[in-house]
Amino acid sequence: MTQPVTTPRPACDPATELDVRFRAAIRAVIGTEVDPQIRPSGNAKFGDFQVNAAMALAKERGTNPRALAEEILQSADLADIAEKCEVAGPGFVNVTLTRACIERALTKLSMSETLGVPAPTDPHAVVVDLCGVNVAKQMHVGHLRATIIGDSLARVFERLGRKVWRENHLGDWGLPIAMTLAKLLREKADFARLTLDDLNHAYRGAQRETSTADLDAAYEFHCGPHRIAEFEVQYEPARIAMEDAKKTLVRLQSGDTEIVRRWERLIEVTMEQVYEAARTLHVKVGPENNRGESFFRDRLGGVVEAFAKSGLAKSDRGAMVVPFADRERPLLIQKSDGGFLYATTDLAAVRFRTYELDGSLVVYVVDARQRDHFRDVFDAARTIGWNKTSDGAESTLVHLGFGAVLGPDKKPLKTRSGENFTLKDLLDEACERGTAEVTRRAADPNAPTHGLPSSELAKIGAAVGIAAVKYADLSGDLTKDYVFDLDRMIAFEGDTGPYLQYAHARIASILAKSGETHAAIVAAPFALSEPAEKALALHLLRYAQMALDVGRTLETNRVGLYLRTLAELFNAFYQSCPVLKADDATTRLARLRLCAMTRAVLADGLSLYGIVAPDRM
RNA sequence: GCCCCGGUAGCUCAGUUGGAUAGAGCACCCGCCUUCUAAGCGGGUGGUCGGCGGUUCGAAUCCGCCCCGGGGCGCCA
Repeated sequence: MTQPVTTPRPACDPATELDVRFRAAIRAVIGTEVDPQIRPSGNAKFGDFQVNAAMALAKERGTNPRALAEEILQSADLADIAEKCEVAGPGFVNVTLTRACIERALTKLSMSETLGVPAPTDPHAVVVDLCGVNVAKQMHVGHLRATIIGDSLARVFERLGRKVWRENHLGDWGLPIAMTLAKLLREKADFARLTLDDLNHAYRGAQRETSTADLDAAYEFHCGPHRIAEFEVQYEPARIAMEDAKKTLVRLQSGDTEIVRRWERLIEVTMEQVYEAARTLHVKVGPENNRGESFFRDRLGGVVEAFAKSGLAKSDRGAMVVPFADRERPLLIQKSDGGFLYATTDLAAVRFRTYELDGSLVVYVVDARQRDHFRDVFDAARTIGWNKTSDGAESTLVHLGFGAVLGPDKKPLKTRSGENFTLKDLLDEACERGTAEVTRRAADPNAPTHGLPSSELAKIGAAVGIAAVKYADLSGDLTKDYVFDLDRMIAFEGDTGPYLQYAHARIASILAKSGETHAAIVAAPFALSEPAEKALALHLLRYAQMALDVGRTLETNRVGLYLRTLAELFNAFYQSCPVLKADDATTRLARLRLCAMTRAVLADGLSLYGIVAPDRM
């Protein structure tokens, strides 16, 4: 867990400067270097920033916190940046920055290509395991989370300047796929014209046909021989189907070209829905991200061998297991029949991701129910030393276990008809409702969208609908179960994706109507005369820190929280500060520049969620 | 039985990692469009932060014990 790198700090953020100065002041007073705990003030009446370190330090040293705060403040050199500093309450130091200081920082921010995000100190890659579909299965709403959370994190790390690998660990290998394949072959299916529904149907059919649940139960409960014989006759077709499936699996594993070709076709058909969903969702997942279970098939024997050789695995009841000192149940890496398990594949994947992809951070975006499994896999990987990059740097393995998606009744989501809600159903509905709403509003002759062709309205509608879905999902606590309510998700008022898009569209509209060139706007000096302008500016300056925080904590909801606050502050500014009809030309240009800066940050923040920001809506 | 994750306004959720008077949205009530998009803004009603105890200047946040809900526990993935 120890990251040797010092956390970079955003140069544009005044908090960085305050941190430097108060760190020095504290060192001057107590002789040691500690975190001064600079925080944005919770309440504007206390100033812009607060320094919280004095109280904790006073406790340690058994001195008076207010007196210590006073001492720190006296030795802090703030003349050029603060207009007011004072000790308040039990020992807070409140700092109000000068207008010039904030304007300088803002100017710096507007010239930064990365919106103030510092270059990464860790040269290694970040690997994000996302999506996780299974061949022959429909994408359901759970895949929405695994896909958009993973994509959003990938985008955040790209913004932080890291090399990112999006890994789609498809379930494309093993008996279930062989069963489906065998059934399709028995039914002489036309592989050239297969649809996902055909695959899904075959998959379910194969599951039913090979099910021997009653027979298994009869053995388990030691039913009489007569009863068992009865079941055996009844289940003869299931036995035959299973035998067929196993033969198909052997042919697949041994590389039978005919079978492999058909298997590839199954994957192709399955993945087309993934790519389509990815396009709709503005998620960067394509064929280049496919690295499924089959990719690791030749490495599984090596995994077991490595663990056996190092003495970390032992034989137990005919199977190979990795025992742990602190828990009863071991990790099973090879079945008694010699077959491998998903833990084996996951271990091979860990090794690949740290050593070959050079990931110093590997994030698994997989639902929370697999928490125990990943704990075991990661611990096993650590004990054998596979949590290392190619140059020996330590790699952090994280399972980001997200909560289940529930219906309004708090049970797994269903449609009205009781069928499982597929991802496609959800996205279609979102785009449809978004388009209906945009079209309805465009009917108003005063609407900026009035008169646009319906294709354009549909484009905006889809952006709005998808924004609603993504924002609702990403802006909450990822680890919690979450109640899916389309009516609330596609709402256009309040704390929603469209609320953010709306703020962006308002800014775009102002900039377009100003008649000024981008060059003229960027050349104008900032002038923060109103409180609403200052509040907006201070929040813009925090963007980089927010991005760094998301990289550190993997909490995508911080992006949403930041953007909602930004939009609120912009709306407050919009309400109280006329831009195009400002009192004078200088103020007009200064406000236009503030608008341009806000727009850039808002659009960049939305891009961290993969949300499109239309200029009109 | 063991382990993990939750419990905050009527509903859905935030809460910047221990900070100042616990905040939004929906719903409900009042106000703001001859002025840059009212998908907006301002105000109001609404709280035993599951319960009890502890740690300290300070707890929704940390520690302990309970209550309630969800999930996971060897040859499926």
